[in-house]
Amino acid sequence: MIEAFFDYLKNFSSYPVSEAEKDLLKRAFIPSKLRKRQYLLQAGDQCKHFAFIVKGCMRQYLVDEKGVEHMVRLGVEGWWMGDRESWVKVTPSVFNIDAWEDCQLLLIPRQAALELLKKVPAFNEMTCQLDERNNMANQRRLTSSLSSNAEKRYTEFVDWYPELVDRFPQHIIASYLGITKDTLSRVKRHLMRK
Amino acid sequence: MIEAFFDYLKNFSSYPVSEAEKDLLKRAFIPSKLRKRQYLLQAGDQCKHFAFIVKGCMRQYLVDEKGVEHMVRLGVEGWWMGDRESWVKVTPSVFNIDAWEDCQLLLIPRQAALELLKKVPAFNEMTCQLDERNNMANQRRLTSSLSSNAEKRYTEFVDWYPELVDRFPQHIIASYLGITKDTLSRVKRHLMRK
DNA sequence: CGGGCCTTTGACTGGTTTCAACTTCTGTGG
DNA sequence: CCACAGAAGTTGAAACCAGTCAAAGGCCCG
Repeated sequence: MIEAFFDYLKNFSSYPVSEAEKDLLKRAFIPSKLRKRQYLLQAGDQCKHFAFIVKGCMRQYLVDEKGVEHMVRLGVEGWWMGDRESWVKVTPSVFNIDAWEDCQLLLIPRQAALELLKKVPAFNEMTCQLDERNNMANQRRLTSSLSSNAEKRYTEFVDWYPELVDRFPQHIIASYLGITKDTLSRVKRHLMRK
Repeated sequence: MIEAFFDYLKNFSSYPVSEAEKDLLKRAFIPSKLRKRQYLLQAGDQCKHFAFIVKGCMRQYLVDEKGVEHMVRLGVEGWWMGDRESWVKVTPSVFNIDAWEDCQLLLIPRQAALELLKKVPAFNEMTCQLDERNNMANQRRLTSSLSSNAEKRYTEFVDWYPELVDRFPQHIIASYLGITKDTLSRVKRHLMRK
């Protein structure tokens, strides 16, 4: 299972990964499974692990005062899930993260990650690059949500993340886009007619 | 002028900064001034420098097909301005960055920054922390823009960035929040009545 | 004093939400 | 194998929030 992660690491890093380093990585990660609807993180808890998704898909969301869920992030194979803010600042998270399909995960505990950052250059580089990507993705999404209407946001989403479109039901994607399922349904009908 | 940056660096980094390192930093940064309304970066150009604001305030914004400006980021003393995506990927930027007040800046060219990352641990640590902060701030803003209405977004903005409120006119802040100046004016009136 | 820039306000418009009803689909247990 | 409940998607009508446009007034500065 860890092999999936080694493959992934290769794509991110210019540093070669020695056998000794692979061994370190292998021992740091905790292989784990999550059934559909099970939590990786619940609001109020601290984010103690980041999860690399080997198989399955997950969602990170916020529940507001009215009990409505707002999708903050969606992830599939080869993506990371976790709440950075809670992780970095060691504070309770405001988000929930759960499995949308049955999942195979590689969990990395906070302490282990901090050590890997120092000891494995490739891991360090990967982390920095992920941060950067994350920043850019958030930037784009923010720009989109501030300056585009529902239809444009949806078509942008399909362009950027085709791999997510068929993995989640429409009401989840609608929530991710900041619109209601009803509106998304109408938007899709409108696009069909073209 | 560089002293302002040394002070700043102290707050971010657990590493001490030697005199030799200070010397490296001093030579890497280019002190610079910008008059109100002058550009640091124009859409279509590549972001070749990041700017540390010693004095003044700046804005980063996108101009859409209709010619409307959308504020993406605002900054005052002690903040960094630049387009990460253009900087990292060495591609033309879609954003404009200009001075809203007369500014004193410390510019760091891309190449110099890459070297400092390797040679000055404190600088490296600062960069990572800034990335993290940036991530978290974007996350919060995104969450806010997806799940809150105009009034709540404004009150959150005032809570999070009191230092920005009096530095920019209302139509700029409105744009930053993704609403129009008219709506912001009405929101403020409504809040006054409470 | 005049011109820019900014804010406020009203009337109107329009995109989105809300709510509820109805349909389809799927998985589960009898 | 069917019945049924739960989850998901569609659709229409009404309500609402925010955008648009235009006019008017305040303020600062040359």
